[in-house]
Formats: sequence, C-alpha cells, structure tokens
Amino acid sequence: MKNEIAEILKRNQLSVTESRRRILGLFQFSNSALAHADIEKQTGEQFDRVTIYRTLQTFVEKGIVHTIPTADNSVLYALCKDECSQGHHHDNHVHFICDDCGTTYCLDNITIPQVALPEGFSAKQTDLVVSGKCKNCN
Amino acid sequence: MKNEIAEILKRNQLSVTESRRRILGLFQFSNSALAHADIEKQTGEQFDRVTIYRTLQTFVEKGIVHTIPTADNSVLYALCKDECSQGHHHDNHVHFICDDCGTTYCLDNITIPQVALPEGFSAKQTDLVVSGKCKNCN
DNA sequence: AACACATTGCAACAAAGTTGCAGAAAAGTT
DNA sequence: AACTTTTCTGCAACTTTGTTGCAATGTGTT
Repeated sequence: MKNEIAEILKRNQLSVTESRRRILGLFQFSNSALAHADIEKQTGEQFDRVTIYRTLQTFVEKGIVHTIPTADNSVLYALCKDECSQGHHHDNHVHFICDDCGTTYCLDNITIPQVALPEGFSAKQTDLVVSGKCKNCN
Repeated sequence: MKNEIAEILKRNQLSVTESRRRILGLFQFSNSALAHADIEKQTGEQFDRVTIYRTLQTFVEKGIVHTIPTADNSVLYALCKDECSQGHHHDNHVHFICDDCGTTYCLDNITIPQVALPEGFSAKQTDLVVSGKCKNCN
C-alpha cells in the first residue's frame, strides 16, 4: 500500500515527499472526491496551505488526479484511472454529487453517452455531473 | 427590445433599475455565457462590483439566468429559457466551452441523455459540459 | 409630490488562490 | 557515507473573488 503510493510518484518522476505521500494516501483511502479544504482539514496543521495547492496542481498536471466541475463551482479533485497520462486525461465517467451530505462519487462504471454536436463543433472532453441523493441519504 | 428587458424584470417582481437593465441587456445581446469579470469589463466603471454580484444572484434566484459548471471552476451565467421559474431551473441542455476562444455556448436544442444510476442513487439535476473547438475556431 | 420600500455604493472584511525566495529535504554522484 | 545538484516546502506578502452591514439613493405607488 505504502509502496504503491511511492510507485505512483516515481512513475511520474516526482520525488517522494511526506506531503505527496500523505495527500495521495488520502485519495486512495477515500472513495469520494476531495476539495482543497477537506485535505487541509484531514492533514491538520501538518502542511502549509500553499504546499497543498501546489501538490494538487502537480498531481493534476501529471494526470494522477483530475478536477471535477461542480454545480456550485467549488474545486473538487479525484483519483484518475490508470489510463490517464501527463496532460491527457481520459475522464469520461459520470460524477455524482449528493445534495444532502455533499459527497462526490466517481461512477466509474457508467460511461457518458455520446452527444451529437451542431455543425462545426468538435468535442475533446465531456463532463457529466449528476446531483441528487446518494445511497446513504436516500 | 428595451421594453422586453423591462418586461422580464417586471414579470419577476423586480424593480427596473439601470444596473439590471444593463446587465440583462448584455445577456440578451451576447449569445454566449458570461462570467462576472466579463460583465465588469463590459460595463466599465459604471457599477460597483458588489452590485454586479447581487444582480446576478437575484437573476439566478428568479430563474432569469442559470449558472454553468465549468471544468476550470469559474462561474459562468447564461440566460434561461422561458420555462424556468423561481427556484426551479429546467436547465437540461448541453453546454459547450471552446478551448481556444473560451466562449461558452448553450446548446439549447441538444438534450441530455438519461443515465442509469447505481442502486440507491436518485438524480435531481444533470449537467453536461462539453469542451473542444467551436464553429469559429475549427 | 410624498410616502414606503427596494436597491445601490461604500467600506470593511473573509475566503481562495498565487508568487518569489530562502532554507530544507530528496535524488544523484563519487 | 559525504558531497553536490536538483527539487520541494514554508513563510510572507500579495491578488483575486466573493460577502456583509449600513447609510444614501432610486423606484414604484398612492
């Protein structure tokens, strides 16, 4: 487990540091998406605010995590599936945000249906975000 | 045109003020979505920053405009279709964001396909955001 | 025109995110 | 293991974005 985390970092040419191991660990542990504030809360005073920002940014650049567009426009991060590589996210699964508890899920098994765009438009990425009640709040 | 704007405001029990007419006019003129910053830029020094925030907030509450979730998590606003009423947005059309010029379109004619959620999940709202190249940049 | 009420602008604040830089910690080298 | 090089972190200062209270002004109504 701990080795797996170091593995991921090394594979992406990142030096293995305490903050990166810790934050990446949080994502592996939780199966929902995390906001910057969640990470700050869960790591306590351990890391500087700036470090968390920079770590998340690095992870996004390397394709380790991806950002999720939300209806209330807060920034959420979640682990990418293995197929994501640097600068190239294959993030075509559905995201679900619970209105009650606020938890965000990556519904990896549900793929986004193809949409027909008007003449002249070409799609590169598609994000589908569903909000409602999750299995715990229903 | 000018009357139409006043009409919309009156229909929503809002007093017709300079800032509201002006901002609503911007939305009618532009057929793409606008960010707070766009509005601030286009109206120059005419209105206070706070007024723009409050005006947009009021418009959203009344169902005159809706917010669009974006991948980079900036807040965008666009005119609602007629069917939206106070506190009840029927906003199930697809949004398109151009990676090149940054313009956001509401593809009113394209409806979001139904997705099957896992056991225990129930959907209330669905947002589909496509990014790529628009007709002008392709 | 005069009234009640809604809206605006200002100031002050709070939250979120960014940048430069010196010191500390990894990684690479001998 | 000790040294050097490179990368990363923490601090401080700052910018941007959004919010709140309140006095002053504008709008709708009679």
